[in-house]
Amino acid sequence: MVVHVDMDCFYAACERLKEPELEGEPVVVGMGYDHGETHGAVATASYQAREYGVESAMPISQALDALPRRAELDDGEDPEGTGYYRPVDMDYYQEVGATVKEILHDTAETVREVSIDEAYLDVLDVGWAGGEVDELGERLKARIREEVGVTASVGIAPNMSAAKVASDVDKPDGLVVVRPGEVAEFLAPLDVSELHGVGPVTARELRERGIETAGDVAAADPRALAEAFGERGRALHRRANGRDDRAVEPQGNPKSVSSESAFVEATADPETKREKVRDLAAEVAERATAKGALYRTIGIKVVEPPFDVNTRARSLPGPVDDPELVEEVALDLLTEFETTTARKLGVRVSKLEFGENEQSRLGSYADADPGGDAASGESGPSRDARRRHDGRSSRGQTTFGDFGDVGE
DNA sequence: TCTGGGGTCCTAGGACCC
DNA sequence: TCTGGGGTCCTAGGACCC
Repeated sequence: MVVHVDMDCFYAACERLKEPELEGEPVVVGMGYDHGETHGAVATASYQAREYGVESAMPISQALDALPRRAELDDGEDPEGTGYYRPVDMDYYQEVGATVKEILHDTAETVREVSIDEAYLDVLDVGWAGGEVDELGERLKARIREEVGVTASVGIAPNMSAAKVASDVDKPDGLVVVRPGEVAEFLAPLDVSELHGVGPVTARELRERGIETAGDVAAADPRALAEAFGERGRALHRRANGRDDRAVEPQGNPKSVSSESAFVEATADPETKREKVRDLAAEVAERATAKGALYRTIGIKVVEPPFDVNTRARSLPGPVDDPELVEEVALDLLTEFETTTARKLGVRVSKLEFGENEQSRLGSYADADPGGDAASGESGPSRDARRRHDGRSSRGQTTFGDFGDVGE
């Protein structure tokens, strides 16, 4: 039995905890937004705000057209058709989210936290018969409401993808139970876009093939879906038929750490771009260190107006925790985009390694315990990696030149 | 007509190895 | 110099999710 818990308009709900007078009012939480500005995008809009056409990911400027700021009203003016705008306050949402997560861990032995406001629970000791399942759902929702003061929508089903869809069909404050054997039937009438993993592109391509509902997906030829969509097509067909054998597993270590930031106005100025990349590199390195991660690949992202995304990355011979190197490599990768107009830049580290293993730098191999990882070659740079790196003339080479002498 | 940021997974081509 | 096959790792891009 899988329980999917999805908090309702979570950021807006948190703002209402902070400011109870926002209860029942249109609330828009903006990312990259600051008080009184027009820059940024909508992270969450309360249902009252959605009634005016404000949607997630919409530019704040556009949201303001549909729903002007309440604060800009003159005294005595009718507040109807205006709303409250707030910048994202992640630290506070994390706190609130943590108290919700405590309740979830109290409810099930296995919890997969997908994001700050969403999780899957694997429940073993509750039966499908009678009202036992519904009681579980109601009790969970009541605890979140009473102990935290926000509402959640809950979907309960025999597998993850069905539970995910179930939590979504009766938002907000919903509870939908789909019993074993009823999954395909439950999904059949839903639009393909309601399936997890079907975005705008896949939905359009499915419709072009005459596949409009989950039932159409279930009835489609799996070979044709595999042909058109690869592995995703196969999974889609299985899940539409109620088959999904993925286990609910706790979230493991992250695969990458990144930071990106948009310019208020796109720029081609090299020094402006370098300055931004230096800041991003420092932030990413700091966050990776805070997570206890070593990284082996450093990359950048350059977004050209309107939305052309370029990425470049370079792998190192061994995992490091070295903020200066992140900056150095990121700036080096940026040189290719010296004259490019960018509206957004990003820095990322990936190929992360965790654990107590020492950072691989000069001496760490030679000094390592022969019985440890270094001797097994597990964490050491491969011969390939060394050769690739040695063949380069980047400034990074000086940092890693020592690897050529290790273990040879 | 100009919108954020943090992620995951998959695919495809190339270099290289045995 | 041409020819076969299996496999890994790397980079870049795309789709998707919250």
